Amino acid sequence: MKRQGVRERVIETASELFYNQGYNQTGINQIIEEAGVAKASLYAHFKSKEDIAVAYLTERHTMWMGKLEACTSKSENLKNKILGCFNYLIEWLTEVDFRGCGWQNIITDLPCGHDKIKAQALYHKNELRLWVKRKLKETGQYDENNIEDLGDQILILIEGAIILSQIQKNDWPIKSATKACNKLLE
Amino acid sequence: MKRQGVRERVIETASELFYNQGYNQTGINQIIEEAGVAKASLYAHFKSKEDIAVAYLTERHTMWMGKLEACTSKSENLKNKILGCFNYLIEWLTEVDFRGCGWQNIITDLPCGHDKIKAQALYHKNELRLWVKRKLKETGQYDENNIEDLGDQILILIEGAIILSQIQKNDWPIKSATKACNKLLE
DNA sequence: AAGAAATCATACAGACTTGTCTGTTTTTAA
DNA sequence: TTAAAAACAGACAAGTCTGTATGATTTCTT
Repeated sequence: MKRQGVRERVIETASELFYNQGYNQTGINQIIEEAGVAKASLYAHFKSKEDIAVAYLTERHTMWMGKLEACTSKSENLKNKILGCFNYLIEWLTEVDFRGCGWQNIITDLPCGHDKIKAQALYHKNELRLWVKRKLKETGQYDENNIEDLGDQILILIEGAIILSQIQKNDWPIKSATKACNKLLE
Repeated sequence: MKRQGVRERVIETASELFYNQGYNQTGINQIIEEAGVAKASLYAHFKSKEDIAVAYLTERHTMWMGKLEACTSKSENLKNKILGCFNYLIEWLTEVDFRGCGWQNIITDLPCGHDKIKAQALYHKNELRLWVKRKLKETGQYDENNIEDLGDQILILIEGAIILSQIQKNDWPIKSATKACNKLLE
């Protein structure tokens, strides 16, 4: 079995480190050491640390959205699918010990510049926003205007639940958000 | 007129820098330069950079809660006082160019340790949580159980509005949160 | 099997970081 | 006015960081 390529090993290692100890707290030297890659090889594939972060966020986006879809598609009831995304939050965030959202975390204490990273965070949240609204539409229970408003409000509940559970190191904010969402959907 | 003391100058300068460019991005050397203070003097008053951050967050908490109280006390209607806290968010966050919440920002990409900083963030959010519930109680319109649930849900809307407006660099999430809060209060 | 491409280890540049220490100057208090 | 306390400037330690350069070694392709 062929060993993974440099690019794959770097992204995999960097993902783990960026998410678990933070972008600023993770140095290139730690990445190359744990990935078992020479520094020159790393810089042959990525032109900067920011580029590695962009690759990390891009890959994470695909995985994250995939898991969300998988987790919510279990429910038969359409309305429950939307509420199901809070179940996903509980599953996910409990497992990672309430380490919070990779996109939120990386942009809040970022040096100036790093615009590509900020763009990735914006992209991810916009995709999630569209996902929520698409699900709302599929229920067929809400009209156009309502979907726009409701979707935005649910997105805010999601974001608030993530950051607050991170600060509190507890899942009660996610459960509260679920209740709030339930009320908004009535 | 007597010049401000070392401690005051350091906190004032550090507050500005920590909030506007981030904790990790602000070095001790920049603080002493802009505060016009000798390094030895700084370390006579603060035993570490973390200690400066704790002082910054403590002072910020007092100011922030004071402004919130001032901004919401304008409304005669009790229910509007609660909604008024979203007006405060718009005023505040627009002015700082959607730089987000100082407490959220400092904890999301923090090196290991720094427990005093994390404790400050938790303290601040818990105080805000209590503030919301106190206001709900003052309206006399909700019973005990409802106040607990409602208060937590409103806190989540607040947190979500802050972080999302930071990512979007726009005030629509705050306006959406206001609408959601209005619905929850019905 | 031979040449090309990729990857390796490692040294280095140049800048940054927090915190300590020395010794001088200013301010305060008796 | 004089003695003590505080603040000053700045060098220094010991480490961090990103990114580049060099030359040896391995892997791939033809």
